[in-house]
Amino acid sequence: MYLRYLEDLDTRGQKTASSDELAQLCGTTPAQVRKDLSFFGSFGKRGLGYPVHELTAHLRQILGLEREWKVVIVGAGKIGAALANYRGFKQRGFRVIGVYDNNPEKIGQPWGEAIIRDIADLERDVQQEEALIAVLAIPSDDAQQVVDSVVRAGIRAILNFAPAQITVPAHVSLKSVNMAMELEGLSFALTNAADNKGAA
Amino acid sequence: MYLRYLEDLDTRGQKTASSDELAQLCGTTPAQVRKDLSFFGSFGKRGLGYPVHELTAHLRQILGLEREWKVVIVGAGKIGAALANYRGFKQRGFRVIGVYDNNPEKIGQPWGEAIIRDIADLERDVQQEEALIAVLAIPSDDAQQVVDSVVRAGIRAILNFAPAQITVPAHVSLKSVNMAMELEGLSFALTNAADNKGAA
DNA sequence: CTACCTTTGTGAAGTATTTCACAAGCTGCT
DNA sequence: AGCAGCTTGTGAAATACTTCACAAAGGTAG
Repeated sequence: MYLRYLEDLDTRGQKTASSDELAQLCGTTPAQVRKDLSFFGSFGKRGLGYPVHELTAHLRQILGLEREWKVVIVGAGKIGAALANYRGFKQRGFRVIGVYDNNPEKIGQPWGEAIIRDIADLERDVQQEEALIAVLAIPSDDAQQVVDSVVRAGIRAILNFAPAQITVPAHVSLKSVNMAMELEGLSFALTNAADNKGAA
Repeated sequence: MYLRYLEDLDTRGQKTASSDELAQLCGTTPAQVRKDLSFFGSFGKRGLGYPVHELTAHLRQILGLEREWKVVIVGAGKIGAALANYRGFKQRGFRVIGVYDNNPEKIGQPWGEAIIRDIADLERDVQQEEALIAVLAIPSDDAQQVVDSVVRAGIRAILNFAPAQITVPAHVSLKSVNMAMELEGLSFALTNAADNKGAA
């Protein structure tokens, strides 16, 4: 989150940013900002604040964004399409090396810059290309099966959009985004609107 | 999360579930499950566990899923399409009353069950229909402007897919999903893979 | 009815996170 | 150089969250 705002400030030419300023942008407190950043090192200058450009570079390095990550997208439905088209990925060093589906009608179709490939080739391609990240945008029923397959092939991180709970070995990182659950969270907030409002 | 698994168990006909069982399903600890649930009341029976069907109903009520929520989707791009087509919403009481876009070529086109409407009508429709939830699937540049508009019209919760930070008044709940940020989190996990693995 | 097994609900203890508060450090001005 | 005004980095305090551990129930078998 800090990185996002720092990049903004950087493109706007701002040279330094205080913890106070970052806190306001990110909706947190100055003390939190300082603690967070100090965990990784001592980047700021007392009296001045944090050097925007340098800190941006530092955070990129910390997040591992200096290198390129090969990504496979599994599922050529609407979500898969949204992801494959999303320019933000390329900008940040996530290169989509393939989009896969099991629908014979879709396989071979050009799609954005890529061609939809047969999911049967997924495991082989991941292994050959040494892709480390997989994005799952497929129906729940197939999710675990695909996970097992790509994990076998050497995938080390999975971003899952299927509304299913999947399990991975300990050496694989998993992040799930469940849209229904997000909406239910809002429903809860609205229903119990007496207390806490406007989260981030 | 508990609700999701309890529904599973319920459809499978399981009558009761222990905190131990729920913990294993959800990837947490029995003590955590008990503490979480006891926050809302005392639902279990000692020696037996939790009555699956009843607890499901309780959680639905707690989350505010007994009623129907009217939802507007703003942005008829790929993400908007994915969301508008997603059956999970209807099943859970989120009724999409309209899909809006500002592209003249899209306006009027039928789309799934709805017709894409002019974003110029958004504010009026929200007010008239008393929709309380808005889902934003639009480019970042327009995000804050649309937010202000729907908030004026009476929206009380926003699910934001635009990779932009937006601000809302205190009485509006906001949840943002940023795909690039999710991937960056995985990049961090992979880069610092020495320590923590396989999150949920 | 009693003995025994199971599992909840919950104070207490243990961790983790957030906030406070202030010395130390940088800049610029006189 | 010395002072004044900011802002960081960080121990200490405060707060929040998680885990432990056990009494209190509910169930079952004999």
